[in-house]
Amino acid sequence: MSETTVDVGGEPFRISSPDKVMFPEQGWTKLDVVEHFLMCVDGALRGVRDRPVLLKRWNRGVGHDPLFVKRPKGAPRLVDVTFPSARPGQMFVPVDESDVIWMAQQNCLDLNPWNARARDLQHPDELRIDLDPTDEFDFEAAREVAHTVKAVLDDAGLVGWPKTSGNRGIHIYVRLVPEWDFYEVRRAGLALSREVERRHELATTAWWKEERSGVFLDYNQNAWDKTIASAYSIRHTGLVSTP
DNA sequence: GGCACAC
DNA sequence: GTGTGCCAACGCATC
DNA sequence: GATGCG
Ligand SMILES: [Mn+2]
Ligand SMILES: [Mn+2]
Repeated sequence: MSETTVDVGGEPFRISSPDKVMFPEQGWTKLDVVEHFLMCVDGALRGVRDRPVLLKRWNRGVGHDPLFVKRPKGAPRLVDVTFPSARPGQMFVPVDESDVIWMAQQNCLDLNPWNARARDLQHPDELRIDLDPTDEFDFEAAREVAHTVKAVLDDAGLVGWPKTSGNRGIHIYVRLVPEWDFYEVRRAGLALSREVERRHELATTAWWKEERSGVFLDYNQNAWDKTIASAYSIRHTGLVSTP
């Protein structure tokens, strides 16, 4: 079949190449991906709603490099944004269920939203703590460091909301009043990360892989025009980012 | 994948 | 209606 | 500007 239609909130939605194999190892197709997002569309939308998204299009499946698209001409919803480079552009900003399915139609597996919303694109409403185990470490190491993150957040009177990344790591999000700019939020992430580094043997903020061993606290993901895979994203492993 | 533009 | 060519990322660290 | 990293 070169084309089919799925029901999204009572409306038909066209899906091209539904039989295209996206995950050769598991045999999962594009239609399987669409059905995943239909199944958890409320949660997936919660993660991307009103946020500019970087489209990461796995057009040839997970065995090949994805195509990154920041300015998708012809998206159902486009919002004017300014990039750090000062180049203007229009990014896709999902607002409803069909917008999530549109990303699946574009061969997106992991959804990559900004940490700021359209109503105030200069002030993030999420501080994101990205825990990346180095090659010799696994999820269990990330889980241990996450406990230290919780201790530091508790001391600061902040609340962290954790999820698996879908790879080997963990993401912890802190809701913010959109009152600080990207630089300030990133510096807060750095300060928090340094404190975690002091308290936990495995935690590191070293940028160079050679100088890293344990769990990398990737605070730079809080920069302007940087993104992290949101909840219910499917990663190239086939695992799903799960709150 | 989608669009503009032949043909 | 079908075929073809073309387009679609970038921030931060470091040297 | 180029390379490493995400
Ligand atoms: Mn990560
Ligand atoms: Mn990372």
